[in-house]
Amino acid sequence: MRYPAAHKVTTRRRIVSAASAAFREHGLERTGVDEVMRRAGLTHGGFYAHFRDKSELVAEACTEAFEGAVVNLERIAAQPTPARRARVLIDSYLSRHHRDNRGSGCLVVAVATDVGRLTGSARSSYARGFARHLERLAAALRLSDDPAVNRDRVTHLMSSLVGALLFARAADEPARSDALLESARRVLHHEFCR
Amino acid sequence: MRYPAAHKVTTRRRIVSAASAAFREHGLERTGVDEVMRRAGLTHGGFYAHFRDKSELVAEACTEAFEGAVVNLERIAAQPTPARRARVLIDSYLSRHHRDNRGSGCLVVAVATDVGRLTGSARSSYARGFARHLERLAAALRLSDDPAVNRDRVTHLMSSLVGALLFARAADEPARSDALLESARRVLHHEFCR
DNA sequence: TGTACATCAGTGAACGCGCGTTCACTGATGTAC
DNA sequence: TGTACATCAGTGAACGCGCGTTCACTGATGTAC
Repeated sequence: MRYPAAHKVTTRRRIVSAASAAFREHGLERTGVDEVMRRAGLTHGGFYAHFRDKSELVAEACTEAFEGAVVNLERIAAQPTPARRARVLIDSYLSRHHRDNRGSGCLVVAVATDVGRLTGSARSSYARGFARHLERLAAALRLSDDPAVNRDRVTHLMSSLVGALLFARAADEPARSDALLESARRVLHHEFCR
Repeated sequence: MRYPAAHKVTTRRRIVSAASAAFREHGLERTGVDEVMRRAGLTHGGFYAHFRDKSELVAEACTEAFEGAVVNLERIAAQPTPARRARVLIDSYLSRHHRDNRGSGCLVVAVATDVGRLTGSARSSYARGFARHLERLAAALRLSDDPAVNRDRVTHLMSSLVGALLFARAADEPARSDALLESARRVLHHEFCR
């Protein structure tokens, strides 16, 4: 079945999108090539017509996931004060919706421990995507006029969010998980929202 | 080769210890039963004379790892002021030594994403261990006279530490990783050490 | 315009490997006589 | 006290399964004539 020239590009993009969600849902290592292809409506054998190996897919899917977060950053940047901008980030990041919907959520939390075991281009792709994300987040939040202070505080805010969401996702009782989210929101509001 | 009655108990403890380190080094899922047994000086087949399945080992190894952290808590509690106590925790947790020595380090960081996929007794063992660890940490740090405030702030400190260490371990360049550790220490000193 | 051929995205069986788990067997030592 | 037997922690081969990767094949469509 020969397809028009653009078809292969479209398919490749669909695979990367499927992978980006699947990796965030189940992690990099627990997500198989066959599951990604199934989500993209294909069979696993065709994978290697598009990618050299799984590592290449990981690299591209991570880049895409970071790019996909830019929309949220624009919503944050639109707020008039640092306190308001921080609040929008904190409340959406530590929402029950984000805790329960991994596939459309933050890549950093999802692959937190997998990333340390990446090698080659997958590793550097992730590192570059993460560094760029922190820069964009700093530019969106504008918590301080001093760029160095802003960067430090934004990185700190991000690690607090990641840690808190991990705790909430690891809790075994829903009430305990909700309480962890609420506690983290409370402390971070106090620290970042006046 | 029949052994004295106490032998089996000793061996079982050795397996749990080996697992506790191996799980922290490579994560719960990437650590195989055969590697744990090799570290304990045995062959993989004998594993099931000691444990019903890998899940039972995970439950016990997590409990042991949390218990093993109590020594550090005592060192923290011995400091005279909240600022000093926080500083001891922050500086040891965000040290290069802790970043580079996973096997003897914090379980929470090591299994951060694995834990969400645990089921049954392994899941509840981890959750109970973690909750108890947070309580003990709160009792050791004594950051506020108000118990609710203390608990909130300690949990927040812990999530910041976990997030920051994950970032440092995920960085691909050593200089970048060092900078992340230093940045986190700086902000947390400012927040918790006067 | 119609026909034969070439292309190549996608299919599905197969392979090798790692891992959790099972099981028949071993052999040193405690125990019964 | 000496001997035969029972025990059982530990061994190592084997099995089933999932997963990354390979490969011979398919068949619809673009292209050359």
